[in-house]
Amino acid sequence: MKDAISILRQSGIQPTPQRIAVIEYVLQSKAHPSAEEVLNYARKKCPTVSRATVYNTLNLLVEKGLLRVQTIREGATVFDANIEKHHHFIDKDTGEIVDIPWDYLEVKEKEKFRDFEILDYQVIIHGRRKKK
Amino acid sequence: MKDAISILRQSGIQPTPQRIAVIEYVLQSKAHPSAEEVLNYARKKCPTVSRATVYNTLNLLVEKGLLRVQTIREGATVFDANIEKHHHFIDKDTGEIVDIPWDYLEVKEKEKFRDFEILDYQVIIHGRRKKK
DNA sequence: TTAATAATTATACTATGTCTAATATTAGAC
DNA sequence: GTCTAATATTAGACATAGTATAATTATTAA
Repeated sequence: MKDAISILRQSGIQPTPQRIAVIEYVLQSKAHPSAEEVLNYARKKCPTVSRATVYNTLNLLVEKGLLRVQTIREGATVFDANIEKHHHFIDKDTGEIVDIPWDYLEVKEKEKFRDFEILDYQVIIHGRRKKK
Repeated sequence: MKDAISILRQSGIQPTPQRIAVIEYVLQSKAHPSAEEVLNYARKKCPTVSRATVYNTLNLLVEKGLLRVQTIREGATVFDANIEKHHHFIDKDTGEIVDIPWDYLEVKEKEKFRDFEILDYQVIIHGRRKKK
């Protein structure tokens, strides 16, 4: 991964220790963390960081297009560092959220959506990991 | 719609004025209401009903299979009286959630999901209503 | 150095949702 | 009908997610 500081600079965000702690965790995570989880992690690198700053930073990263919000988990919205189009699999047992590559599925429109303009879509799959 | 009392009885739920007020609203609603919205409505019919009872009743109805939970809205989970398989369209401007009939879309699996057992899936579409 | 701007912080606040212990209601036995 | 046990309802406490605010601190640029 490119270093946090240049990523922030490139997006016009002033780098600070707090923001670096947040971004270092969240941009390399495949775990779809909640704000609370990001806060916990960020405090390891930057023990004084406040909850407000974590929320501010996450919202800023979403605004700048570096993160996407996914409202697919119960209890809290999660943040997705995968900006590419993709689908999601949610493990019924653990709640784990896994990215599904875009070309694993094909969605075909069999009936015209007359009244709706489609901007974006994804398939949400609920299931469980197979026992091996 | 069948009357609330017999629906409750059929599912082995003891009918009470509070539960009837909840179910009368929620089972005929196409609006995907949140618990708070159900509470507001139920209080019109049954002004003394408590928040706890509304939550208890909604959770009971989900448990009995009369409602489904959808975690697709920001801020609050919503309840869906449509038990049939279907997809969802979410209006970017208003947040409105609209049911999409199952056969409007076809999802084709182009790549095998080796490690995952699929129990359930749906397509979530974000977009907006077309201006007429 | 200083003034202006931007970032961080603690804290208050709102909203969603669960839990608990007390009270009220009901169904069924007598 | 009355009693009792089981069930339902209630208010309020509590937990968690998230936003808003106002004060403090750090940075920038003159």
